[in-house]
Amino acid sequence: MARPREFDPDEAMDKAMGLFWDVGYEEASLTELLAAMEITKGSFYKAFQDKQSIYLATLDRYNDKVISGTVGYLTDPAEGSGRARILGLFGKVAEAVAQDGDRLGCFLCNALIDKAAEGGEAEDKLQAMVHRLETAFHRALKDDGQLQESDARETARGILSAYFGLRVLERAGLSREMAADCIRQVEWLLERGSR
Amino acid sequence: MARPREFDPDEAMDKAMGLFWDVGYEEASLTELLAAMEITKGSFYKAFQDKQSIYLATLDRYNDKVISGTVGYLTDPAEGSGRARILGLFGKVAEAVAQDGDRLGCFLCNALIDKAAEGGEAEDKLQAMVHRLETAFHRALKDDGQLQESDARETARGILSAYFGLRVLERAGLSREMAADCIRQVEWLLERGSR
DNA sequence: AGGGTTAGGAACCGATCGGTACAAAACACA
DNA sequence: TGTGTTTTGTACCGATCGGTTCCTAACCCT
Repeated sequence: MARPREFDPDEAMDKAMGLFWDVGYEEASLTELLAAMEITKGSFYKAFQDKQSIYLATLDRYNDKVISGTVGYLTDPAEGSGRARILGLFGKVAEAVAQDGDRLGCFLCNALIDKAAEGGEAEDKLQAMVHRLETAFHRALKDDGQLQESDARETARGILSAYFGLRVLERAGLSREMAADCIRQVEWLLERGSR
Repeated sequence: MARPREFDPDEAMDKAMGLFWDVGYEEASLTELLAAMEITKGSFYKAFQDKQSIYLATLDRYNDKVISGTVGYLTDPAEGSGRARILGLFGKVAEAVAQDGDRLGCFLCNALIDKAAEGGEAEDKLQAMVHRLETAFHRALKDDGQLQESDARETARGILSAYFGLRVLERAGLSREMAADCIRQVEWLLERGSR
């Protein structure tokens, strides 16, 4: 019994996420945000609280969609061995770089650097996502059953840092050769259990 | 035959660099910048052109001071073997994290993520710094003489991405255990030549 | 001591920031 | 076809953005 929305809030959130992902929190002005979301101010402030809130919401959304997807892939036995899954993940990143010249990087990684995170709710959300990724790598390694608990933990963390490192270099526009070299080093780390 | 400056431009630049390093380009408002530099607007615009210019200048300064220092350390035979120097560098990072709870990260790494870089002069400067680091790692590895040219190149790149990854995690406030684990993985990469 | 020259500081600028108020428009229901 | 309810667009808000102007203060040199 009222006028219906003319836009899909989920779609709008995705577009907002895309902008924050690309340029960060501060650099995304409200005007740009509205342009990206293809709605006007009235609709924005009726549907969402404010800029800060929708930023936090996009972090949650990234966690729910992207991170969950990655974690799911890393921990899915149907995708092959733990090592194969980890390399598969890195391969996907390299592919995006090579084919589309993708330079977005990883929203989580970008947001960690973005000062907007510090101290508030955002920081907790980011920490949680980092932890989810770490344990996903850990589980993938454990699934292969060749590493001690402590070695698996260590390796998972090394892989995690290599992952973020690659994502940083992606932002810098690394060549596909460089991506391939980085990944070959990850392979080397993964060979640890099978020596 | 005129009134002398009351501040040291180099010191002021260092303070500006510190702020950009901490919060990035966009997040650092001119007001904050002036407060950090401890000068007023008049002096600022007399001594430097504008905000963009001083940002670029701080990138140069970081290159001249910090990156050069790091490259110097990595390539100095007096600091031990190539491997020892690389581990020494990572050790310094871990130490800063453990002792001071340092969460600044690496200015280069932060700036790579910062969208302020894209497309302009800044991007070239950043690419150049990344390349300097990569070749410094490469030279350190070659100094030990146990790796083929191509293996040294690959390993250098893997180390570089691990380095940036650690710096990202540093921004996230990683524990000293996690830092230690990451570094142990770097050790593992370095053992490649000596197997 | 006085004149020339530059630094310092504050007032001011238009533009843009994130956010609010409110009236017109569009629908559901009667 | 009204009527009530919600969305939408726009005008507007004070605050702050980066940057300029210009007057005064401070110094060097004669």
